[in-house]
Amino acid sequence: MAGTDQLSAVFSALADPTRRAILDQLAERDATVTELSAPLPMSMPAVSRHLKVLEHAALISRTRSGKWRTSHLETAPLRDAADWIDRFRRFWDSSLDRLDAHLAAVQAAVRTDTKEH
Amino acid sequence: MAGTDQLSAVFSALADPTRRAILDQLAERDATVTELSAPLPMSMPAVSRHLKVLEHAALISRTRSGKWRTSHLETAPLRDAADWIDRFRRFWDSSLDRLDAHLAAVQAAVRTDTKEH
DNA sequence: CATACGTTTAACGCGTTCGTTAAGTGAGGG
DNA sequence: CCCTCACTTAACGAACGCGTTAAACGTATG
Repeated sequence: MAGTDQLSAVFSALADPTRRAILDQLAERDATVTELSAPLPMSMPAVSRHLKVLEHAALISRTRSGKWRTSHLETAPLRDAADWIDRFRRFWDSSLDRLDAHLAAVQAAVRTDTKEH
Repeated sequence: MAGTDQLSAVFSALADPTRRAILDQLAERDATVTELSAPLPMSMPAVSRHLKVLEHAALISRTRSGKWRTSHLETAPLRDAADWIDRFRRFWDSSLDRLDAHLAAVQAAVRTDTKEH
């Protein structure tokens, strides 16, 4: 577990449909474990472990408020994953000529935007 | 193994650094198993199995030419993965106002481009 | 303070993954 | 023909992933 890089952890986390469903749900609003468990066809401990995996991949953060633990979507790892895949975009982006430079500029802009904190 | 959906297979395949390295190499040119094995710190059977995983995820296709088997990058699954992640793009695209419409247009353009086949 | 609630941790089982080495296949070359 | 080259398959072992149920934990609430 020690030698696993961040990107691998992210893709590995995304490989499970249950975890993708959880991220979809968190995209709408923050939620407690019970709320996240409700639509899922498995026990709460199972969901709890999925959340642990997502947290380890930094795809979510969690805060305890009283007796509830609310999960919050963190998008930085998703951006990393998208960035990795984007290196192949030229293969299916046939209109590359007019878009490539622009996408690069976009990425750069976003990068500088998100990094000021 | 039977119930695994396509997107899960793709993310699962991408979760391994070795397989990502193979895809990187294939992005430059098609290659034989020996060529792909050369830079990798493992035996050829191990690489062969990684290729099998990538083929199963439809990330590569393979053809046998005489005694060589050349692997070729297939980008459709990468596009699917990128599309899935893109649903979260609005969360980190902070400069959304000036870029969102543009990216949407870009995506639409790409979509129509790639779909004419 | 005892009890319930929300959640996590522990223990277990099972199937899969990832590496190894050794043996098998199949197309060319001497 | 036989041997070699390129690659795959088989067999094995250690580690991991994903689910279960049962027990523990921590924070309200009666």
